[in-house]
Amino acid sequence: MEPRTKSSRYRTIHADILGHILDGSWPPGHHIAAETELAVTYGCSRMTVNKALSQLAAEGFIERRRRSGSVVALPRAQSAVLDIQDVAAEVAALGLPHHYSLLASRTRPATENDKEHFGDMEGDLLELRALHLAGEQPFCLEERLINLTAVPEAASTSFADNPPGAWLLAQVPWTEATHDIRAIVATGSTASTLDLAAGAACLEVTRRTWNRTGPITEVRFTYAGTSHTVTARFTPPGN
Amino acid sequence: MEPRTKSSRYRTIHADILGHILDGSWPPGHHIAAETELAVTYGCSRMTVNKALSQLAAEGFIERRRRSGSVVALPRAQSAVLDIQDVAAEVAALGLPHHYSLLASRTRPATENDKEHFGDMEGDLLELRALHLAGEQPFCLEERLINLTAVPEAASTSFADNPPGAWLLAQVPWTEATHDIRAIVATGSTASTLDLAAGAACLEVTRRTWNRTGPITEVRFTYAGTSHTVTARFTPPGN
DNA sequence: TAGTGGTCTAGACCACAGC
DNA sequence: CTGTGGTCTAGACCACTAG
Repeated sequence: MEPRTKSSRYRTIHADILGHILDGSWPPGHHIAAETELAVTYGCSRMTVNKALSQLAAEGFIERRRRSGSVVALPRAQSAVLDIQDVAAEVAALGLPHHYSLLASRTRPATENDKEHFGDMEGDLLELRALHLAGEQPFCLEERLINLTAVPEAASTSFADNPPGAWLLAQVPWTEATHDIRAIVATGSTASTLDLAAGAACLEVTRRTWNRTGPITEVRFTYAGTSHTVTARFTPPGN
Repeated sequence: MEPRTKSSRYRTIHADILGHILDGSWPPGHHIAAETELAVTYGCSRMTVNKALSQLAAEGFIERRRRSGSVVALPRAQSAVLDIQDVAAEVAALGLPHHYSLLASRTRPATENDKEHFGDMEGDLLELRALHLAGEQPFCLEERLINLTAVPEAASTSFADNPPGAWLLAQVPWTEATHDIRAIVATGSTASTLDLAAGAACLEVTRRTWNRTGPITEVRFTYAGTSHTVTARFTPPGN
């Protein structure tokens, strides 16, 4: 059981102070010694102490102010990193074969409704509707809009055999994204496509991504039934 | 419209390189000049360049290797920060008054089932069931387990008037957390408590938090109906 | 005004990994 | 072996702000 954490002075100082914060012996508001003082305590230069404290500040564990010094921060907000996997990877994690089927594809101009939730834009959108299967069962319905102004290559690409998600990611890096997760009641074509009774509960995940130039894509995943779970985790920084 | 970003040499270098990555002129795999070279280019010391590149590496935009140098990383995984707000804050954001009502409270030993999903532990659990209302309408059912070994003060605290969430956060800092989000079908007492018809779709968020000493609390929020949305965002680091 | 963090320097030695 | 990043030093000046 070798400690995989690399040894270095600033990591030692970082872990030492973080330990005091996390075990409660330094409660929120606790005043931390000045950099110069810690440099003497740890027998190192001020820059080394600064690196450790700057990292703690970036991670939200302490707050630093000139003149008044560093104090332990209030408990951070409940936050966690949400990992949105590729649908194919999600199916693979279940140990089932993944199948993909394009249901519909068309080009149309952006409507006012699109612009409202997706951002201001000009030009046409590519609208896709596709089904992901896990084994023989419908797993997830994918409804996607692609901004053809931002990704003109999409107009001449066939998504009949490959899902657009991975292709898009490689094509256009995004700089901003939002996700909305909610429960919905499946009705009409959504229910029938997913092989569900009308009125069944489903999990819906909507992701919108932007570039510096504007919207790239909006995709809505509707997971069949109540078995699918989105997970998010928080783990402390590796010291 | 003053730029709020502070000026410094390492921030300039960071923003400069990040700009090339995000606008696509430096695609994944692109080789970045060595620190010593960049130091000459920007007319600064190597340490300053190192700070900029280390930050880019920590943010996942580049990968750094000894001898072979720094290259632009493959597009990062689809990840975003999930902000789980306090229920009271969520209700307040709707512009409605928040009411809280404790429905049940009891102490019981941990079962095998608890240990399976919550982590190994000894001793008793405090089991709470409470309802949050937005205005006059049921908003969210909170079902919580508190590890009394980790938080013995909870045994002598009344949660009749105040939700346990904020109290716990102030009481015991957590170091690890997981969240599971899924759609469920409300049945039985859950449906009746939330004033829903049996079979209605709901969003269920389960959060489990741990200390260094073991489990702290597990809480399941069941949001009434399909109107509630959990959101997650990704925004690039402020340069 | 003085104490603190923010940044920068011009070196240095080491660890690691291609060659 | 050698080029690269990882870390560290012993200073320095500046910006900000609490007293």
